Amino acid sequence: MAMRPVEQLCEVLREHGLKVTPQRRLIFEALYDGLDHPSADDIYHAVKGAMPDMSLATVYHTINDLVTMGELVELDLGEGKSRYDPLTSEHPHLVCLGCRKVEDIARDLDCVQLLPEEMNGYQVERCDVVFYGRCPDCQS
Amino acid sequence: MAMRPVEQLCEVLREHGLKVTPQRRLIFEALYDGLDHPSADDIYHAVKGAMPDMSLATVYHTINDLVTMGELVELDLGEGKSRYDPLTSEHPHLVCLGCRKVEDIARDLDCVQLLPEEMNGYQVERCDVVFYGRCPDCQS
DNA sequence: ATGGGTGCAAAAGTTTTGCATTCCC
DNA sequence: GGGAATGCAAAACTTTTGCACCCAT
Repeated sequence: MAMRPVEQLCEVLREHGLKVTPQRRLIFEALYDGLDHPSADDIYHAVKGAMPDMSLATVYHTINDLVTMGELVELDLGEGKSRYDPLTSEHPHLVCLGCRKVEDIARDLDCVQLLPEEMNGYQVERCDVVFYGRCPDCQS
Repeated sequence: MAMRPVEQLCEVLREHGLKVTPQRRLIFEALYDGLDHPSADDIYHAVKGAMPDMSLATVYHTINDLVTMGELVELDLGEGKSRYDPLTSEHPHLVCLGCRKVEDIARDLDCVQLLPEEMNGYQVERCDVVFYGRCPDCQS
């Protein structure tokens, strides 16, 4: 049986010489339980109930560490703030322009590939694909 | 012979009942001359030389109007600020993770398409595709 | 003349940072 | 014990907004 995601993240922290604190555990749980592509503030509020002293700065520190370690993906969906996705394998997103809900598309868009002559000598590392539209509830 | 881009934009302003001011003309010229996928602040500084009293608020007002009218595309490239592209037809971008230079890829990625069963009932309006990598100068 | 535009300053919102205290290892 | 993490507050940044004055139509 696989290790729970929260324990996996704790393990990654230790491997990087970082410490496992109750705050970080709570943030990990929030990321994997109940929150859907949350912003930093979403995570903060979700965790605040269980630990009222939690600081927003701690949330930012923790998610920035996770992003640096490759355990969390930062999404920039044109909202003036970042949202975060614990599903780190490259996949497209579908965003509702009405309610701002975000769906993961579970497919490799491997047809999305630059031709050699389009790359201008760049070494391409990754590709973000975001579809924007209206979900069934937001089609007026 | 085609109308100059700046004059085209002035015409669009008039069609929408908006006024053509020297400030807006300068901003239009900056968008089409010399600036490459600029941020609001980039535009502000480029225009400041010719018109020292120019306000950053005017830049924001103008580019927001252009975006609303569909004459300018707002790009969110994970920098904590928006950049703008006067090339409004849908096309991918290639961003250097080192120097943050942005290249337009002149191709329709029409293979980037959701399957009906992936759309969850959404009406899809558009798709943003951004490649991230390192340009020749930034490969260490 | 009139309604929109401009410039300035303040405000709002997100993210980062400095620092003293706390706590994991 | 030591070095990192936390919480708080302040700061940094981008973007928006309120308002008095100005200007394109």
